[in-house]
Amino acid sequence: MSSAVSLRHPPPGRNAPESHRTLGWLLRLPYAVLAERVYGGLAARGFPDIRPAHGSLFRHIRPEGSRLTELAEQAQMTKQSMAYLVQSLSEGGYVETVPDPEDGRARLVRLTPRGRQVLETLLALSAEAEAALAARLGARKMARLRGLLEELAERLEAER
Amino acid sequence: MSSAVSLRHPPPGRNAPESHRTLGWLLRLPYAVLAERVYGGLAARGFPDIRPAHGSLFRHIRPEGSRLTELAEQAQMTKQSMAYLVQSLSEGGYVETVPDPEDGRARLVRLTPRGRQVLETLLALSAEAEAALAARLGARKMARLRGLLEELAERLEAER
DNA sequence: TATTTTAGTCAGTCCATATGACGAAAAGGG
DNA sequence: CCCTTTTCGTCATATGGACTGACTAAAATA
Repeated sequence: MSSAVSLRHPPPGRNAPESHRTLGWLLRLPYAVLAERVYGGLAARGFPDIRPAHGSLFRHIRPEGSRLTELAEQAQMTKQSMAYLVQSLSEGGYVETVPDPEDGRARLVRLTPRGRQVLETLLALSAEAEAALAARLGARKMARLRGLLEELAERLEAER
Repeated sequence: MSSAVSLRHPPPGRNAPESHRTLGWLLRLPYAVLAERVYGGLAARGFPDIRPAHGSLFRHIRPEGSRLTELAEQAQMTKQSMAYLVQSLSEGGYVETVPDPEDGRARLVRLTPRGRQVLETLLALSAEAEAALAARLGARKMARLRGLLEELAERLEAER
């Protein structure tokens, strides 16, 4: 289960020369560690079919349900790609789709109880993994790091 | 070229709730922005066939050349996967493989002049992209962010 | 009412990973 | 020197996760 985590972008390896320590690499390395822990942890807790790609649904879906198109836009992917994710989650019993009463073309994607369980577990594991990193870096520095990343994220989101 | 980071307007639904701003998400967002700039820039400068996956080769290859197995290990992927990357780069004239004089089974993968040009451009674009982010966050904060990420990377590398 | 836009599906493609099985060369122990 | 084991790389194949293009049906609009 160790390497059950496949990323869209290549996982960082070791020994990158100093000159090659781009910011991108510096961001990706801890991300890979987190993803490994979180999705490995999910597998260990009985959700082996939840993969990193599904995160983009869990991150955005609203409690009342979200439309496919809405989810796709928020995750910044095509609706076809999101439909693929929804289908696999649907087959696993994590989401269900119901007709949207407000629009005959649309369907609402909603978390099932099992799906909500995944979401909770996902958040808990993320917090755990973050704490594990904080143990290496020190709580104070981790707090600073998070704060800076949040600030950067806000700026970047504001531009979209 | 994937528009991983599109310029479209925010969708009707709100962004990820506060509670979903995991560290992983905070790391991935700026990474996506960097990757977009860097690989988009490479395409614009005449290297349209260099994709993010190839980064894991460029980051680790030694000037004298590296063996496939070595590259695979450093990039933490299978040798088959690395062979796939090497082949595509080889077809584009970015690397060449020569027999390893020390080992009849092995072949050395080496950058061609064109490959070295890509490496240089890659590093230059990364620096540019980092500077662009620094423009949003402020140079001082970006320096702190980088410093913290470097420290974290060191700790994480030491464990592997 | 007629036209255009929007929500979602179907079909096909490509890329980047993974496994497993394999031949050939090297290394090492008798 | 052989014999066995390990290592280097390849072939074949599968899968996940993204894409584009063409389409239907429903809604919104002119």
